[in-house]
Amino acid sequence: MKTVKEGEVRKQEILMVARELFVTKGYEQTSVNDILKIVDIAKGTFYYYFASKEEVLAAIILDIVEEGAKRAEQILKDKSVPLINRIMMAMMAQSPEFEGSEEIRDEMHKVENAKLEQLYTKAMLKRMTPLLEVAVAEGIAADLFHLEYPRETIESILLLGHMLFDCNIMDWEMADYPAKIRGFLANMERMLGTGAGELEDFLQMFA
Amino acid sequence: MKTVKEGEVRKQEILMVARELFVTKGYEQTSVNDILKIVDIAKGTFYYYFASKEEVLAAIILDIVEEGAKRAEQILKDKSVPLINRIMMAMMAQSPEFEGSEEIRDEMHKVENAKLEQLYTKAMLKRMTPLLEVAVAEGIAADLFHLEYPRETIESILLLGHMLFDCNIMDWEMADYPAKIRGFLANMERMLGTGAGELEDFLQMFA
DNA sequence: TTTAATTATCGACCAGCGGTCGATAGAACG
DNA sequence: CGTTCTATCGACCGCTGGTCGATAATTAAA
Repeated sequence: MKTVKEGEVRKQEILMVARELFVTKGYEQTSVNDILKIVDIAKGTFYYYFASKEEVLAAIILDIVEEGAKRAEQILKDKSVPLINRIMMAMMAQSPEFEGSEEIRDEMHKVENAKLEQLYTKAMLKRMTPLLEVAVAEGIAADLFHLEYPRETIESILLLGHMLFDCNIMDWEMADYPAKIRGFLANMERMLGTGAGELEDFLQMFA
Repeated sequence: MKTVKEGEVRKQEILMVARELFVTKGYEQTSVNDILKIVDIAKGTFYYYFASKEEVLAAIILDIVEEGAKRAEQILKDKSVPLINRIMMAMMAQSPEFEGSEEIRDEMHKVENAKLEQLYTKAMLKRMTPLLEVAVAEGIAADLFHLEYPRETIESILLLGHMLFDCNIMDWEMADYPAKIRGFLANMERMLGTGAGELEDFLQMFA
């Protein structure tokens, strides 16, 4: 039985299913056959659209990063909100899994997903740094921030936030989190050169 | 033909060969058969000593991290050297590949090695944070550093240093490096609460 | 309307993977 | 000398990511 669809439609079907599986089961743990079964196509069809399983991963990561960036852009451009709030919200609007179920979030960042994780981190930094650099420049102009290396600093803050709180790389007890969050915010204040305590309000945002 | 050796010897042989291969070719790209060929043993012998290929990886990472920690301990205890220098040197004494050829270093941190990389980062942080926490406490006592969250801060500095300069996660042009290093040192100064410019001397150390 | 060309789909097939297991050789001990 | 225990062997297994030639469906040309 042969069900023919227009190319782009099939491609999106495959991407959708693969994304769901990669995120829930892990990239390595998802076989091409798993995808085939759900999309209900033959192997040849899969490889007609993608050169490899890894190419699918790359496309998915690009999508995820792009969605996060779009959310960030929306948040950042609303100048009725205080700048610091916009920046914090833009950062937290990454890791789209946060919105969905906790389970998915937990599954996404596993040892088995090291490849997905690493590619995501790389792509996210590349896409988000310029966006937040503009925001930081705005803060410098408004005399809110005082720093010499805005690009390098926002890059570091993004990386830290992601590695500490989104990746599962740190295996902390629940009880450690308050100190970790406080520490992160304190260092963020220092790096941006805001007044100390400027970010204290965001403590509860992490709950 | 059967060559019998004492258990521990065989185990070390396997670890040595596997480490060389994992670091040069990548973990995923190295098959168990590749290891078998070089050690010149049968598959059964490999699985007599290790439950899985991944268990070998875990053991190797533990070794690498432990070696780095030992070097750091040596460096940190020599109180004739200024504290800041000791801390910087201890950090740079990680990534053992730095000592060896540049090629090996470049190969180690590749996309294909995401798993190795992630496990290494995790283990390194766990092992190194307490060591440097002591050093930071020394700095606070000596009125050199001024900060509220020493543990969280040194954890972040270690993580940043590793992610920015050891991992290949950032694909920077050669020309970007001076700014990246300056930015990192500036943020390190701020996080530790030293006088600005205190770390400038270490710029050339990165060359 | 028939033919030709193009696009999308199929699934048998492949080499190689990580991992299992029963057989057995060699050393150690009584 | 026989037994026991440890270390070694390699054939075998299910499954993986990936290939490829055949062919069905669709579109374009005659």
